[in-house]
Amino acid sequence: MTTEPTHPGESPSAPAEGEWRPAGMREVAQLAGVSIATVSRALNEPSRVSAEMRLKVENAVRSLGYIRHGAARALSLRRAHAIGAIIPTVDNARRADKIAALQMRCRERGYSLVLALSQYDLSIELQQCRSLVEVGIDGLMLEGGEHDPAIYELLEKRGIAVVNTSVYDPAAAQPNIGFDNSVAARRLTDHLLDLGHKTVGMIAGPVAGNDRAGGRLAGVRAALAARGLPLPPDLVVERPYRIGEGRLGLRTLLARQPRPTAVICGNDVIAIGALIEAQAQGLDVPRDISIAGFDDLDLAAQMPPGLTTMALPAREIGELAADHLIDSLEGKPVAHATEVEVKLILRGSTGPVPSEASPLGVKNPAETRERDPAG
Amino acid sequence: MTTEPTHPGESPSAPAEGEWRPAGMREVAQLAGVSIATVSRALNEPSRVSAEMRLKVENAVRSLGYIRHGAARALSLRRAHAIGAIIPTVDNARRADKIAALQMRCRERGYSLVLALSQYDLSIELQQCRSLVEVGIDGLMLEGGEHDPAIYELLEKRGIAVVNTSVYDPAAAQPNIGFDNSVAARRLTDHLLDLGHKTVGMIAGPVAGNDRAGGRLAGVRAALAARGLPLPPDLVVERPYRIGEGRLGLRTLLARQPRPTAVICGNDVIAIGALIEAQAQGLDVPRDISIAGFDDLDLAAQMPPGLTTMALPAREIGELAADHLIDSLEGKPVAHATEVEVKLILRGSTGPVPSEASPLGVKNPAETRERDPAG
DNA sequence: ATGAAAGCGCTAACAT
DNA sequence: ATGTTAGCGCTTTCAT
Repeated sequence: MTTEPTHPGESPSAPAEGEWRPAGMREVAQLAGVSIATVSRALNEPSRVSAEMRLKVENAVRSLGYIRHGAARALSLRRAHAIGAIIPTVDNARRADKIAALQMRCRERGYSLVLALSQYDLSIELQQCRSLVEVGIDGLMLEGGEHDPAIYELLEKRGIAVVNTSVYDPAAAQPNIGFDNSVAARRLTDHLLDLGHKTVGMIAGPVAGNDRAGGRLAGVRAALAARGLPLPPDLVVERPYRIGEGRLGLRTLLARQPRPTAVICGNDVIAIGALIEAQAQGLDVPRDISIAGFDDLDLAAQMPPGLTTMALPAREIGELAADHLIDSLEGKPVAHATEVEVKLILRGSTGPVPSEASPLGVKNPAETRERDPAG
Repeated sequence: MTTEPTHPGESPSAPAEGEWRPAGMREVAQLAGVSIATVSRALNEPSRVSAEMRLKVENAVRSLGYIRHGAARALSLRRAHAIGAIIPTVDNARRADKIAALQMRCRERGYSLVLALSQYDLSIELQQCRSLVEVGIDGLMLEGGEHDPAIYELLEKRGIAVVNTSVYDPAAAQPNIGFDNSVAARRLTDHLLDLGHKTVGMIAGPVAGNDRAGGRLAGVRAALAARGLPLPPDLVVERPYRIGEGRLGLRTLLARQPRPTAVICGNDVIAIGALIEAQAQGLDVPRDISIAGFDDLDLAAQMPPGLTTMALPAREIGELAADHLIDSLEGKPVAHATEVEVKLILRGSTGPVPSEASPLGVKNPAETRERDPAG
């Protein structure tokens, strides 16, 4: 297999029959009839080289299929041209957007993306950070603002740029790009409160080690408190970000007394679960219960009756994160904290509080498993 | 900021007041009172070093917070300990699983994951591949088996391992791990055919440059052909993998004559869209129309009436891909093609073909936007 | 504008 | 079992 030189003009360097070795700068220089330093310059600072040389080099590069050796470059430059990202999981569509945007922007600017997952575990996150440092990253994107301080120490000592994302806090020690989760949650809650709801429940995401989840919970609580309303522990459940867990969460809440007339969910995945569960229990959304989430997943718009949610500009955050990191590496000025806009998207899943007269009992759960054809 | 040595025992190397530089092997060797080679050995092949030395080195490493310099290591070893992955997008939950599994397995085995996106474009894929080669990957995971031949040439010349995933083809030139998309689609179609359906439509994913989408379409066609049934061009629409597009696709299909009684979708995202659209049009699924997909997303199980789908073991594929690549790098024997099991999951969205007498007309699309309370 | 040569931090012969 | 040393492929002073 490896013995056939199917390709033209590619290995003028291997005289004997030995293993073919990818062409290096030396070979390029030789073929172009210039010095190795000129090749380097022609590649990195074309302007500092005569047009003639540049052409010769370009041709040699092309005909040898030369590709720079990143590790050597990194070693010499003491800059890997790589950005790391540690995220809890990839399984959320909005986070996938963020990573995609980050990757594309990095690529555009000549950086590659090394990805690591923390699974919502701060100690795994630290480990992964060490690995990334070893690989040789110049900058690191983190999710949220709650991290092992050892991470910051490590990064600072080695001059690695860092940015926390999906949180916004001008007072934080680390640069960040995002929005204030608490404020966003408060706005969402206010919407419900404006509709007359007084008994509001929450299905939060797991709060431990997750300041975004914690912030949202705090925001809901604050909005209620501002109107003299309580958020009894009874009406807060914490569930992982999965549809089935959202269903479970709502089931729990529906069993509580007093039963909430509105439920705010830690994100849309949970909210979709809650919506499905409500409908499965024969409740009409929003007539019997209002449901809202965060993220504005595609599904939020499509799923009847439409899910009211806070839209979070994930792509934008990813892009901004890449720019922040790379700008800062290039010595350009960067904002310490950048706020992106969240948007309250009103859809059919939230409505006025039910009249007092409405029955609290759950209707026959089976009957709504199939849609009524409304004939 | 950088001037405060908040940390104990960390910079015995910087005598003057200058910039602190991360400790290298030299410093470790010095502190441990051994040679630099011993440090290297203690780190890489602990067994080849006396217990005493090992301990001294370990202590020095710890107290200096030493972290290996990956680029230097890669340069010397001519092995980057990095795996690349090029995927079309991350936005599919199953693909996210695959990437997560790949990443975790790589990490476990001492490799990092460099991620690149091709956006379903074969020429972008080639570009990204070049970038990855430049970064210095030892192995590459690709999605599907349809790629620019230049990719294979490039990789082969440089001795970079490659594996195609989510496809299975023992006859293919490149190693692969996955399943036969055509066979899977055929099985799914047979299920519908067994239920008596004769007019089957398909909402395929974009087929260009995507052999998985193409294979599934071919499988549906083959299953029909095997029973002497046609798949008229009229009943095939191609739509991007988004819920809204799935809705659109179904709308198109419902307008065709004869109208299909069963629709197979390129994946679950499209299928969910189709399901939502069917219900929005007042159709009962599966009484009026059967719908099936691929992937077995969480949502497939949760969304009433439950989506019949082919479950694809994405995590397993990701894990196997990591193992295949790394095993092969380590000189271990690896299978050229590995087949993973897909599983037909029967749920409520597929059922017997409607009786001939059923009306073909579409009911009022508006009325079912809100659920009938079935009171 | 171009070339020669000294490293970047590590590993792996090759000594001892 | 441990130490010495020559590169790995590139960038970058420093000469010219």
